[in-house]
Amino acid sequence: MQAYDQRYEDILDSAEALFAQQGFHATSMRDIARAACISVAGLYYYLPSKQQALSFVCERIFDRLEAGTAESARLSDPNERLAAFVRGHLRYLLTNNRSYRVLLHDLQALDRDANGSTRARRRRYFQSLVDLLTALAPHAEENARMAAGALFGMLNWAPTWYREDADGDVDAAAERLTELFLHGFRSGALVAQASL
Amino acid sequence: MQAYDQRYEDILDSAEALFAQQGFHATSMRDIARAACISVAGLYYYLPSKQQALSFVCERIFDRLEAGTAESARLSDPNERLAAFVRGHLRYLLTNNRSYRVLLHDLQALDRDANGSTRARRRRYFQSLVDLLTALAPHAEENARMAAGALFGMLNWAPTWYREDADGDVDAAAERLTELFLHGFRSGALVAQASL
DNA sequence: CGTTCTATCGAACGTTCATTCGATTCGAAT
DNA sequence: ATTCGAATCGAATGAACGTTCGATAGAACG
Repeated sequence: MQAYDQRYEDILDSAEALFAQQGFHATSMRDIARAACISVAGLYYYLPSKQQALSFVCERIFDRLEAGTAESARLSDPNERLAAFVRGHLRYLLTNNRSYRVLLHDLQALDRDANGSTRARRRRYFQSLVDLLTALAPHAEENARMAAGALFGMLNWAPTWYREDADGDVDAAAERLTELFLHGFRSGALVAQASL
Repeated sequence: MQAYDQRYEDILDSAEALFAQQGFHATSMRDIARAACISVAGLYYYLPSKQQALSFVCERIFDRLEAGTAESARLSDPNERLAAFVRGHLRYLLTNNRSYRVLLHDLQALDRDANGSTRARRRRYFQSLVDLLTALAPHAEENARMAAGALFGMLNWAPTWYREDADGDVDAAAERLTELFLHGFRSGALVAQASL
């Protein structure tokens, strides 16, 4: 059923945009219905509940995020892999409106059970960066987790300050942030401190 | 009126804890009343509205955050100033339960007018780090904003991965993150890329 | 003792919420 | 021509929401 799928995606688009703008709890099913040009009852033909809507929206966002960083895994040089990962991650955050906010702010609003799958996915995504950093600096095993946290922080915070006019296009910003991180990471700051 | 003030602070404590745990929109006035051991009507003797409660809570959090980083301004050496700022900021984020979440997630839920004052305060706080970094590397003027964004990201993200058993105490983590950032910043990664 | 003021409450108000029900339209299949 | 299922809707349901009202208890004060 092609029409059904199209409508379904449109509805998730509307929900995603509203969750991103106002947050999950501040968005009502009536808001979503209005944005998707459907009645409230009609909405329930496509979505079993508001919780499930959030769950579906989160999965979709993760799909796109992972698709954007998948290129990284195909590279062999660790430095290039990191650069590609940062680029893919940052591209998603700084385009696609502000839908990343759903993951960052509203994931905790998921029920504990529905949460499980998505939270595992988040952990896996985080771990992929930890592994990447471990490959980059094998001596830094124990510190890769902290470094990955620091790098994700740098990236996930970017939407709050990034302005294209002042900071250049997204890929340029990604390259600068990669360099900033790599100089600190390579210098072994984390390792040196850890051994004290 | 001493009893009044004490009760008032208790109520804001309860509201702050609930906002931090569940988010502003997921917290009801009934939740706050229950946590503060007062009736819902009694709550309105102390708070004019839920919006104002959020506003008061945000101001209080900013007060504490600024008090924790105020030491930094009294130092003269730029490196020590940065270290003190990072330490103060991180101390607040990683203790005080998770009340920082209110600023990070719920500030946008403030009305536009009430928002004004608090948002200005946020900008001032951000700018104080930009100034600090400019003093640290005078050649980097234009990049201080980006560097400040990157550093704030590293710090604000820390609560998501920090574990005392694996990462040492808060001051040690602050020192390691400062080093990580400084090595990247001093190496001029941002400046070099900017001139391309 | 009577009055006023502070702090508190139960009960209600009107609104909005997520969700459900029964009915209807309409193209496709029998 | 009749049946059927997919897609849609208006209207309702009960619960929860933020907020207000009128009353009350007791301390403070004249």
